[in-house]
Amino acid sequence: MQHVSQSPISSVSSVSPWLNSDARNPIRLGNSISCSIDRKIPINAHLYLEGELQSHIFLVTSGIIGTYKLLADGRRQICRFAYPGDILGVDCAKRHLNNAEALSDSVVRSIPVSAIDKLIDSEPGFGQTLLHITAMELAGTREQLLSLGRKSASEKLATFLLSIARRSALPGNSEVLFDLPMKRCDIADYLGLTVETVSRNFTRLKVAGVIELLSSHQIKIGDIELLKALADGDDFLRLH
Amino acid sequence: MQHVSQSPISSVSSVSPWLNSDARNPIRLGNSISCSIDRKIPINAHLYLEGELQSHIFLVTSGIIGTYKLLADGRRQICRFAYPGDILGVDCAKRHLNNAEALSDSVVRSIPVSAIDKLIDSEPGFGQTLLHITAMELAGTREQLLSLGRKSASEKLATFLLSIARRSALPGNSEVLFDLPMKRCDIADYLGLTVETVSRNFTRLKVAGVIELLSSHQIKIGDIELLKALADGDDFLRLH
DNA sequence: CGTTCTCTTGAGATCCCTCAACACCTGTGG
DNA sequence: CCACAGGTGTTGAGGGATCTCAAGAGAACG
Repeated sequence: MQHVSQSPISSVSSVSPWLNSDARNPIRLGNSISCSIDRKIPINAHLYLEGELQSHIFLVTSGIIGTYKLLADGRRQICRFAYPGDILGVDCAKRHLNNAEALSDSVVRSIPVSAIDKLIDSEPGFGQTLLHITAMELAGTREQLLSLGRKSASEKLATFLLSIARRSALPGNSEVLFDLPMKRCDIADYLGLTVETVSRNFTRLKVAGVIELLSSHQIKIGDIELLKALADGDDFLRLH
Repeated sequence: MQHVSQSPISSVSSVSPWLNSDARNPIRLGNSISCSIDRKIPINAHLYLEGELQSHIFLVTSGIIGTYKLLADGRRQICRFAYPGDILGVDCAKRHLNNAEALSDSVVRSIPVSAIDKLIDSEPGFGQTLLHITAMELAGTREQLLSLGRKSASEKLATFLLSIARRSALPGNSEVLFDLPMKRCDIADYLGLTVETVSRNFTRLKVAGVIELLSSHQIKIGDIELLKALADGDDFLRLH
């Protein structure tokens, strides 16, 4: 591993429109589309499989959709947990390059790619919004690279819990109390671990008082500062 | 880990323009820009650092640029090796979310983001090209997630060598003979391994006859089918 | 109240990491 | 021409984090 060794080339510039295109509320994207259809996806059903022609883009309305890739022998890597408000399938390839499966009973709005084409041409700023959504997803995926490549199991789990807390805090409980809708094996396949290791690290966080498990799928953060320290790899705070 | 359990929702659609926007030759993007500047970046110099305001987009002209993220204690994850023709910095955030460093003496064309804005407005199809570039990078990053999360050290190295071979085959040698411009520690930080493990697995591939090391930075693939099998995790072919 | 799925816990094995030494290469200077 | 130093790459020995295999506890559901 290496460290920063030389000062960079840089200069300040004015704020750029495409850097800040309005993608704060992606739901808007769905609402502006006339030919969209809401569709119920029961748990374990697939939205699409790798290799299929890409016909729609999906906006998650409720539930959780997982996108994942498989190796020949069945090893699975979950790339992303898509929550309500998230967009799936802006992949710019004729065929899907991964699989998408409902990890809980879900509803998605499916938008034909032909409609996307029309919107790009007709609605100014729409293309920028798509670009922004895609770039944000790329940033999140890079964050996950760091987790998978360089963090220990407990650091991975702490990082994961914080990201889920941020996205799914129950109203009035400000990121401290939240649901964990996916199964342990899904978490394991997201973090590049086994179910057993995930479970053991939940227990470690619990006995250390960092989190409480109200049930196995409902979490209350006991010490969020400690959790953040663990996620960032401040090892001197490591649990024993 | 889980397997596909239910048939997906899908339908065939006609080919969509934005799915296939012309990004085959991204160099075109650079040439069409009037206010771009070529800049030499010596090895170990940084193009930008995490947290800096994003002022330019970069097109790599020669050399190799690595983008990476760091943890507080110095652990490093390289996200990408950018080769000539590759675009850096379409991140859609005011500030850079990672670092970019020249891993060999390099030349980049830097394009102010203000120019990008103008091009998006003025040149039809430019926005789609940017979207396509970003989506392709996302697809590659997901592929790397699979590698980092679910592949063994030897599978990771085989996968990496194949991807580099595809991109940098010397003319007339069709992907079998190629240079490996980055250092072993860069490969390690890209694959989520240590230098020692990378080196050991180079040796394993060498003694098994899968590759030849003409020098430590010049590779000749001896058995590309075996290398592909190793990369995909066909474990029954595993080296002993 | 069984059945099945999920989650947890334990014991042993294994892959990869850590620490250490050495080999190789390049440039510098004597 | 050789000595030396620093960066890089390879190899070895031992340890530890995570995996594998196995069993049992808990939860959901008919």
